[in-house]
Amino acid sequence: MSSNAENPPIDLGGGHRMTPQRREVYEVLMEHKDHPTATEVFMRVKERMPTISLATVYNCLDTLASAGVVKQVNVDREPSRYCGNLTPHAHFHCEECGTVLDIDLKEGAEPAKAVKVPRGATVDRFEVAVRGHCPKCAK
Amino acid sequence: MSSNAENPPIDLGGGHRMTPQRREVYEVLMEHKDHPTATEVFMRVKERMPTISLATVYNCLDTLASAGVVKQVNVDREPSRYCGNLTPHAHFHCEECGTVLDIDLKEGAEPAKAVKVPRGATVDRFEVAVRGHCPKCAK
DNA sequence: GTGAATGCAAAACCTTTGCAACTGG
DNA sequence: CCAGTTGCAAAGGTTTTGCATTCAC
Repeated sequence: MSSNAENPPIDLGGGHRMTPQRREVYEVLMEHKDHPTATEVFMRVKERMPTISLATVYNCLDTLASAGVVKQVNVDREPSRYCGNLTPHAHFHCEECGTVLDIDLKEGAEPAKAVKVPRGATVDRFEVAVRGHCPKCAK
Repeated sequence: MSSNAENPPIDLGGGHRMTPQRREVYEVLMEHKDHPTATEVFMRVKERMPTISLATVYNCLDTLASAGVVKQVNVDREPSRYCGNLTPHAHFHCEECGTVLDIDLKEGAEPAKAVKVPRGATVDRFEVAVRGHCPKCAK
């Protein structure tokens, strides 16, 4: 048996191996619904795997993101954040507390149709970001 | 006479002064329709004002952006870019050559209505970014 | 005159990289 | 077995900061 409910098989492709470190990083992203930074992931993983290094966390996150099993979320110049939510969605960024929330696209919303893409250009992906104050901070 | 066609008055607000450095940085952003990075602005300004420092360019760009007369454009983890186009628009980023192009929003497009903003949250601004290959690179 | 801005260098910061030791398939 | 991965430390690149000097208003 090469996997179970706790250790599901994850195909990283490209000859990449599923190491304990990568599995832990992945697990942390699945457990936490927030959008942790690499350092936050590092601290969390370190509790269970004290020998892991920050560089390895960066490498794991990069591998997982390249494999398409997690997403990297960039907010301005702040440290990159990572999430395991692969469904199409936008991000809300609170300018006061820094929290990043997933926000769904409304049914039928077609971001691609809202902009005049240059003639001849090809589109790979869209990103919609909203800045403001989250419910907690808006009070 | 405190200004002319070449040196238009620009109110930076907040007791900020219009220095020659800030004026040059601003002029460069208005002349170039592309989206230069701080280093590119630095090199361009340096031709006319050889004593300016990179730190000052960063400070000027920050002041101008805070005053709302230019906009900072962030593309993933790449160096920040700056533009003088203040009209509402989105950005197209070429994944091959790195170029950033302004793209207009289609008439009647309401990005704010395409997402389900969390109840109780306030919205300050929207950002729409498109990744892909520009007309030149797509060929 | 005076508080703000410049220029320089050094620091801060996030992230990547080089490399020897190790390990998953 | 052996290419791929780890962990450490050191480097990398962008942006910020401390401070004395200079300047705009």
